[in-house]
Amino acid sequence: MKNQEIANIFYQIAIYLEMDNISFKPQAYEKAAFALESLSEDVKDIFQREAEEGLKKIPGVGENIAKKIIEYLKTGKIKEYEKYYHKMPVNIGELIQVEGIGPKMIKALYKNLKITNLEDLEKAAQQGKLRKLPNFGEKTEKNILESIAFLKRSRGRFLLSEALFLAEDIILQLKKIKEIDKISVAGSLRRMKETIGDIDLLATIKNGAKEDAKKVMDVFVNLDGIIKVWDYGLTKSSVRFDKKIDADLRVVDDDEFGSALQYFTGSKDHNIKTRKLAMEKNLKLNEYGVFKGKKLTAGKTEEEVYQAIGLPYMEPELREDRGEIEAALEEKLPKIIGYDEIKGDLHCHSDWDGGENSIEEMAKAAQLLGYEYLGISDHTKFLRIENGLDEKQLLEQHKAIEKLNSRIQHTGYRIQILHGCEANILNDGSLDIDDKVLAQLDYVIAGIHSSMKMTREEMTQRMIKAMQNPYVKIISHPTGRLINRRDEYQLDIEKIIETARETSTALEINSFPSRLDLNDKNIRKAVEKGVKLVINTDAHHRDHLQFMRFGIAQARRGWATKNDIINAWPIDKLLKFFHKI
DNA sequence: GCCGTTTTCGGCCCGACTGTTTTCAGTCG
Repeated sequence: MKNQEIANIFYQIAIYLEMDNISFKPQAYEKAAFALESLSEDVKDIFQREAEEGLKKIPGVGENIAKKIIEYLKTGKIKEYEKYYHKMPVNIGELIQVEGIGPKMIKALYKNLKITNLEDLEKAAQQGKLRKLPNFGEKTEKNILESIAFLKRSRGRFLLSEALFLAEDIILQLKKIKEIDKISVAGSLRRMKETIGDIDLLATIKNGAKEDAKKVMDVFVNLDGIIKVWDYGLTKSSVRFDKKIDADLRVVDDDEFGSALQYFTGSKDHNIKTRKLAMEKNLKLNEYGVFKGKKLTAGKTEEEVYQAIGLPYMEPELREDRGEIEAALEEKLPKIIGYDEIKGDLHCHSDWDGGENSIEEMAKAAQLLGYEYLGISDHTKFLRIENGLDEKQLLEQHKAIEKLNSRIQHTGYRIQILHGCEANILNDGSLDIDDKVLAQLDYVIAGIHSSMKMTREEMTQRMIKAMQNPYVKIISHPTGRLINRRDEYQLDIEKIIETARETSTALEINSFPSRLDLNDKNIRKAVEKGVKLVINTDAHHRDHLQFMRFGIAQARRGWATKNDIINAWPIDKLLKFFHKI
C-alpha cells in the first residue's frame, strides 16, 4: 500500500514550504497527507478504477495533488519533492520528531551548521553550538538534548498499529499459498503491547513437506517492501521491511504448533512461570510440547498445553507475569472484555470541528460496525485551530443531532446518536463552556489540550477540579502522553483515580494508535479501585473508528471486564450513568 | 493548493506558550 509513503512525502513538502513562509499551501499538503493515511483503500486501486477523478474525491486532494499522486504511482518519485530535497538534503522525518523543532529551526540548523540528521543535531547540541544561533539559546539547546534522549529511549520500538497492520498484510499474502495450513502472529504483537520490537509469525505446512516449506519461505522473503533478508531457511526466515521493521517467520510441525505458539508468544517471565509449574507436576514444557519423561503429552494447541500443566487457557494479553498464573490457579482470573463487546464509541469528532466526516457519515460507519450508539464530541471554543464550538454552536449541533436521530430511525438505521463535547480544561481547572449549555448535552468529556508543563501538584488539582464539575462524565486521554514522542504530564495518577471513583467520572482509554492513554498499567490500577472506564477512538475520520481494537487490547491487558467499561453497556445503563449527578 | 448553502476567485491560519528577546520568532494543539 503506497498511501503512507505518499503521505510522508506530502508532509515533508509541507515542511519545506513552511520554511519559505509560503502561506496556505503547507496546510493543503498536510490535509491531503492526513486524508491519504486515513484512507482504508489503496490509492493505487482507486487510480486503477477511477483514474484522476477518483483521486480527486479524496478530501483535500485536488487537481495538483492528484497529479503528484499519479506521478508517484507511475515513477516512484515526486519531482517537486526531489527539487526541495536537492536544495536541502535533510532527514526531515527524523528531525521533526524532536519536540520543539519545526520547519524554521530545521532550516536554520542546516544553513548555519549543515545539520541534516538527528546524530548531527545531538553532536552540535552537546558541543554548545546551537545556543549561538539567532533565536536559539541555552534553554532551547537543553530542551533539544532532552527530547533527543527521549527519542533514543523509544527508538526501535514501533507503534502497535504499525506492526499489526503490516503483520496482517503479510498474513493475508501468505494465506494465499495453498500449502500453508495455520498461521498466527506471536510475540509482543500477539500480546498487543503498546509498542512492538519486531514481528513474529508462526506457520504450519499442510503435509509437512520440505519443498512446500521452501515455497512458503520463497514467497515470504520476496514480499513487497522488503529491503533486506537477514536469514533464509526452511524453518526460519527473517527480513527487514522498509520502515525498518523486522519480521521473522517460523515454520513448525503441526503437532507442536500450540506449544511453539505458547513459547513464542511469551512473555519470557510468563513462560518461566509456566515451565516451573510444569516441573512441579513432573512435566517438561518447551517449544516442542509438554513431555512426561520422553513422551509427548500435549502440543498441538495452546489450550491443551495449558490444560496439561493445570491451567485454563490464557488470553495472550494477560501473559505478562503480572499475577495471571496465580490468579488462574485460584480460579480468580477475570473474564476480560472481548473485542466484540463494545456497543458504541463516545469520543468522535465530526466536520463541525474540522473532522473529515459529517455526523451522519460517522453514524453510518458506526452502524456498520454493529454499534448501538455513537457519541459525537467535538472540540470546544478554546481550541480555535480545531474549530472548537462555542455555546451557540453546541446548541445548534444539539438540534441537528435530534433531527438526525429522528430521521435516521425512519430510514432503517437503528443507531442512536448521543451528543457530547470534548471541552477544554483550562489552567485553573474550569471548562471553556458554560455549565448551562453543558447541562443540555447527553454527556461531557473534558480534556487537557494546553499548558502541559505544569507542576505535578498544579496539574493534579487542575484535573481534579474538572472532574468535580457535575456535568463532566469522561476525562479524555488522562495522562497526555504520545507514544515515542511525548511523556505523560506530571500527574498524581493515584489521586486522579481516587477522584474519578468519588465523582463517578469515567477515565478514557483512548484508542488512537499514538495515544493508548490510559495505558495498561494505569487501567489495571483503575480497575482495582472500581473506577469505570470508557474505550474511545478519538476519531477525526470515519475510518478511525477501526482503532477501537487497540484500546480494547489495552483494556484486556489491564484486566478490565465488560462491567468496567461503560461503552460495553447497553444504552439504558449508559444513560443512567451519565445522568447520575 | 483546496474548496464552494458566500461556487471558479477569494478566503483559508487562531491563540497560548516558551524562550528569545525588549517587541518578537517559532512551535504546538
